[in-house]
Amino acid sequence: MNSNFNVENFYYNFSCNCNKAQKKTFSKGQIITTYIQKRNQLCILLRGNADLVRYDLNGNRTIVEHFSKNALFGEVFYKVTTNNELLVEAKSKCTVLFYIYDQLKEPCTHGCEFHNTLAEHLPELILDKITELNTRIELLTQRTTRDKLLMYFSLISTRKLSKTFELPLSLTDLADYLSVDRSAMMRELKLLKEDKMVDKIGNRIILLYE
Amino acid sequence: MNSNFNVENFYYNFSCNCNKAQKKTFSKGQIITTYIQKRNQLCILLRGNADLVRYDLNGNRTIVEHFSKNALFGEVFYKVTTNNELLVEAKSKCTVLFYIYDQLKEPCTHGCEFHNTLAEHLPELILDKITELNTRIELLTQRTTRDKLLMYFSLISTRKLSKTFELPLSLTDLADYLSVDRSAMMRELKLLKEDKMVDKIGNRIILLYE
DNA sequence: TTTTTTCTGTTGCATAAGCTACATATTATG
DNA sequence: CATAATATGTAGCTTATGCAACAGAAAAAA
Repeated sequence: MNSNFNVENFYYNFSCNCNKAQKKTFSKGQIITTYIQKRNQLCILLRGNADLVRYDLNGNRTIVEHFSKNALFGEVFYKVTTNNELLVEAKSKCTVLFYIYDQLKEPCTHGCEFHNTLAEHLPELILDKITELNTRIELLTQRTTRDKLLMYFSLISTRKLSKTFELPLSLTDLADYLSVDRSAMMRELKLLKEDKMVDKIGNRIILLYE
Repeated sequence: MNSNFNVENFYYNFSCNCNKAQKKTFSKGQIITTYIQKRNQLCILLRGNADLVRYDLNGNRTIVEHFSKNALFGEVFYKVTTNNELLVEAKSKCTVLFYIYDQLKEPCTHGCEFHNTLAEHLPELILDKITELNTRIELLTQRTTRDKLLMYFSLISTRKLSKTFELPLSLTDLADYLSVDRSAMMRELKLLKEDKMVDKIGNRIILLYE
């Protein structure tokens, strides 16, 4: 996170008297929201993991983004310009806070701290989002599956400050996230092991280079 | 553009008394800025065309973004997380306005209209940027060169409200933008012509389907 | 203008990556 | 617990795409 403000610190203090926020819980597999209607929805993932998934006309599934605790998402961040179906799917039990952007960005007339703090720090949070998107673009412009894997591992490694880490996604989902065929990705993963670039024990990745 | 506010309307009225903005002119081929230093630079392209280009360690060139008149760019939108070199190159004669984000976001104490209007509409403009980035991600997650080309054409067509349009990029640059090999893209373009999906006369594209 | 540089268009070849299929392991669920 | 469902791991075959090389067209520079 680049922003000074961290949503996490406010989660436990959450109190909103203004009825402009809605809190809901979802169980695994449920659809949290769709990016079809034009309602400028802004959501905060208070608990759990979720994916923004796109299904295109050929039946391909792409994980556009992967959200974990405190992630911001919603259709306000993604004015849809194509015909594809965009869904946010709960990967585990999720608690989600829903706002309407236009209501959120104005200071709260009921003076709820959470709402006001969020409104104040919105530009920073949105800039953080941009950084994530740019990183994702950098990942997707890698030309080979090998380069995509190595860059993805490198990003997670940097974030976790360790050359050893658990994958936050299943391998099936990782393939959809990197936009490559799963079996081809598995093959490349095996080659990376043979070349002593990475090791892999179950869902645990160990970077061996440098 | 999704935002109500349009930078263009303010270009001709531009007056900034506060010395917080700097206006510079660049000739074709010059480097407008680099995304290395951490200075939260925000730039507005008042005139001309420019590309945000990345050179990776294998020598591959990627056009990360293509900017035309009124585009917003700068390192504030792209906190660099990798080691790659990022440059903004002028593709034609360019006039650029430079701000420092932290100075821009505060209302101007000298009361210059341009600055204040920009500060006020910054969140919208940043959200527009996010939409662009998401569209780019959608483009890059297309699995085949053919699908990338068709989606790119479809986007330009929608923007221009016409099935016939000039490519805003050279074919060489388009390949770098779609992150594919140029000759492979040319081959696919020929196949699209043979399949009567698109026609192409010089730099002019004509969509034939639907 | 002429000369140089860059862009376009095309081909043959090599290989990375997609697709299908299946067996085993792991994880949900009644 | 048993059974179903999903995820992992692997292989063979096919195809799309990358790479190298070159010729002609177009654009830029001298």
